[in-house]
Amino acid sequence: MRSELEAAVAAVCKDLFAAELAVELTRPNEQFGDYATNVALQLAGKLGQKPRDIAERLAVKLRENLAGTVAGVSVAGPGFINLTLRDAVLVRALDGLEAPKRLAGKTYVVEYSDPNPFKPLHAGHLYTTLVGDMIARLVERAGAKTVRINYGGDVGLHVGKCMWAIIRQLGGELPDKLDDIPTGERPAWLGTRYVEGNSAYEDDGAAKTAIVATNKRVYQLHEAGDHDSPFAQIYWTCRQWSYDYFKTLYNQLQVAPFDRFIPESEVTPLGMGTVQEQLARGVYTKSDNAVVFNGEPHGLHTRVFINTEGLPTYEAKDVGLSLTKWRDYHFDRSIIITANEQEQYMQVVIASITQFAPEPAERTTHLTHGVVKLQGGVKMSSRKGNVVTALQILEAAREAGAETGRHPSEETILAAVKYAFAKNRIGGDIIYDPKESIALEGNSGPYLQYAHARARSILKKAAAEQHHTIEKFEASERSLARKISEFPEAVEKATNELMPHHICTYLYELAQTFNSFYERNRVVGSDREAVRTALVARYADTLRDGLQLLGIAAPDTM
RNA sequence: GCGCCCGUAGCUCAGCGGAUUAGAGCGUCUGGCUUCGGACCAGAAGGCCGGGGGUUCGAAUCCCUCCGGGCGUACCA
Repeated sequence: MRSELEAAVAAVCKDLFAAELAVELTRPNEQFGDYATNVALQLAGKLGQKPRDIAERLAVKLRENLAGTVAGVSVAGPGFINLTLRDAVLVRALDGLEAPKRLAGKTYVVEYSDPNPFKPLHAGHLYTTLVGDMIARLVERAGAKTVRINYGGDVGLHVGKCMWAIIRQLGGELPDKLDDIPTGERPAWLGTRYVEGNSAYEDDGAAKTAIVATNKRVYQLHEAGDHDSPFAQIYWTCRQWSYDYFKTLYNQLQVAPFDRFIPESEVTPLGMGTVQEQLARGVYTKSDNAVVFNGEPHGLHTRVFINTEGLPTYEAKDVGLSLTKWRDYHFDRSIIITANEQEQYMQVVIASITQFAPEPAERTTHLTHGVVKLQGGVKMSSRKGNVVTALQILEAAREAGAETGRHPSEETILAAVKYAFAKNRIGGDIIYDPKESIALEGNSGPYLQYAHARARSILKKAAAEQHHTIEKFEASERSLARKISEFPEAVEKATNELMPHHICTYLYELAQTFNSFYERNRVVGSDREAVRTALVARYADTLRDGLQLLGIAAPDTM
């Protein structure tokens, strides 16, 4: 509907003023109309005429050309043109609430979550897991072939720390002893080892040396393809524990499964090889015995890609990762979601890739988010400062749920956390308030779930949905209809910007519009039951559809 | 020091070039409702949109500057 109207307005501009404009209709306040355009203001400057005069002339022509679809065209304020749809046209819009598949035929690679094996997940991982899932759903909905990628560090210093502590705990390189640890306790056991390794690294010089050596052994193990030595057995077993645990967690979170887990070790050779190759061609340079990319000419920092030990840093691995994605998927767009502390880091990596593989570099979008904090703070893990873990967030939501006395279901707990993360624009810090998130009143996931369940309950009581031929809406019916009809636009906006919060804003407004309608209109048993039942059904479907884009369940009862 | 991001009601946030009154939620205050699941609805109070300058017919929205905060700034990721 919208794009048809935009085309019509553009055509009139061309007819009357020979002006080629990209017309974008906006949604004005309801009192003004259904759509608005400011083309007259834009034209005023070019033509040197009064905007209102231009608007009036355009309006006359629009009334003529759009007589079938538009009930009214008005000029307002400094020169806005407002269009009001015919009710019958609005009704038709409700039958086609699918957003256009603008990404059909495209391939989108979306990388998010990115937890490191051997390390506990923190709140930031939970955030990208959930929000990344939403973004993937959005582009998938728009028709893109969507590849969900999970990248994680199975090599690197943190692994060295953990491996060192594991071996110490086992009393030597004794892989068989790992069998004694019960399956359910393995993630926590590994977590404890990581903390121990981390402390030792910081506090104990001898341990630090040993950990660095252990780290190196992990790299060598990969180079040699070693799966048999006791050291290797421990490594591969514990790595598998981590991946098993991730999958369990994702399952619990009810996010779409990842298409591919890419461990750092897998992309390291390609990254190393590429950096060395491009070192020869002068893209990278040697400095203080390390291989660096000189970012200064690009207004960026200089960063190390291969360190003086000859080991690849994360930069080189990321080069390997980018090229792996490009080689395997030939993506139209590659989206990466990480914490914002990596923003400039990523710019350096991408700038370097631009020098020898411009296509994948240009097609990469890096989205970053801030720190996830708990409202009121948490008892901090003594050692590491202010890091909140993923489990702490989930636990806080459950506790807040229990405190309400309502015994919210797991679906509702998840809705609370997901919606709380989703409702803010991606970028800034997130202050997670468990109480607010679980509340049934206010802008929360559970509120929308409840709104949906209530609508379903009405429909159960109503006569079967009848086919309606509406000539005229009553005012509050029309408001609801109009709001429902905005759904595809909200989805498109969220998709274009890769910002799921637009879905939240829309759904919440939709629920408010509905509640207002519901307050003053009887549905079941009214003489307009057919019309209203149809509206309630569309409303409930739209809510469920929108929540689904956020990965939030919409049960019929709760 | 330099670079990037942020600063909107008491709190958490939308809005990011347009409409007399800058919007929500929570909190506060008034009303309504034994309701098709009132956990809602109607309304009030509360903001020189960090300060100052500029561009524009029009700026919370763009540019400059200052103040305040976060992050980054070579071998962590």
